[in-house]
Amino acid sequence: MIQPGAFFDSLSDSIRRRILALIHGQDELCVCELVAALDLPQPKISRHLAVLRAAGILSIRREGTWVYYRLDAGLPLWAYRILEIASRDAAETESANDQRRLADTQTKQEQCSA
Amino acid sequence: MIQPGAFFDSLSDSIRRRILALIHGQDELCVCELVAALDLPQPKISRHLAVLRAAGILSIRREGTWVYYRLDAGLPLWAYRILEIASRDAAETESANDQRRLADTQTKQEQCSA
DNA sequence: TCCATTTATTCGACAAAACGGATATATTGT
DNA sequence: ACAATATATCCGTTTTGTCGAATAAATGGA
Repeated sequence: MIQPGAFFDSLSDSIRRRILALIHGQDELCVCELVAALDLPQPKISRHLAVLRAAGILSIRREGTWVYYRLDAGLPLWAYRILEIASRDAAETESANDQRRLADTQTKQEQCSA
Repeated sequence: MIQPGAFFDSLSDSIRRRILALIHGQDELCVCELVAALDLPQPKISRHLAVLRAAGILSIRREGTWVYYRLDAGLPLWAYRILEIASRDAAETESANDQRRLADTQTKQEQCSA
């Protein structure tokens, strides 16, 4: 299924690590929530999501106009463990702000009302 | 000490993952043993070792002409765990051959007699 | 059908990384 | 001092990756 090479390549980008940390803590998130949380251009986010999906780390669920991303159900345990560790570490650094912005977006229901 | 960015960047290269898998299973290895095990040009190996050292993952011990590389003693637990998982996975794929060539080198004492 | 919203993809420019090959450094022994 | 071995670094090239900006595609509602 998932190749170690593609997996670690995916983790080499900080934006992708921030995305994974958010999704790991939230089960599933749509693109617009990620855009709001990371405060980055939407095409940029979509491109990184495509990388993560091609690597077999994320899978999608469509619901109308929205696309929800979650960790792929077939993710092997070793990969899941690494994501867990990486996310825990990330929580103490850059992506703490992401978490806060995500919470703001989800309560205030600005932008996309997912 | 070690930055998550530099850590994951290091893991994005397959040669570096092969190096780390070997060192993880052997405590310490000199450059010539790695060259024999991976069957790659020595400058190439040295360059990748320099990357891993700059990232704070590996440290060295000099003994005469030889330079022995090992996991840095100050490696945080989360990083060590990831290396452990990555090495275990690697053992089932490409680097199984590396392990075999390393064993050959160490018994037959060809090339460098480390 | 037309429009608004959400998401995905394409394009060319630019930067970072890896490469082969040659060479430099360092240490040891003669 | 010289030679031999082990390791590191430099140089120019090529590949790979990321980017902004524009645009395409898909969906739902008026």
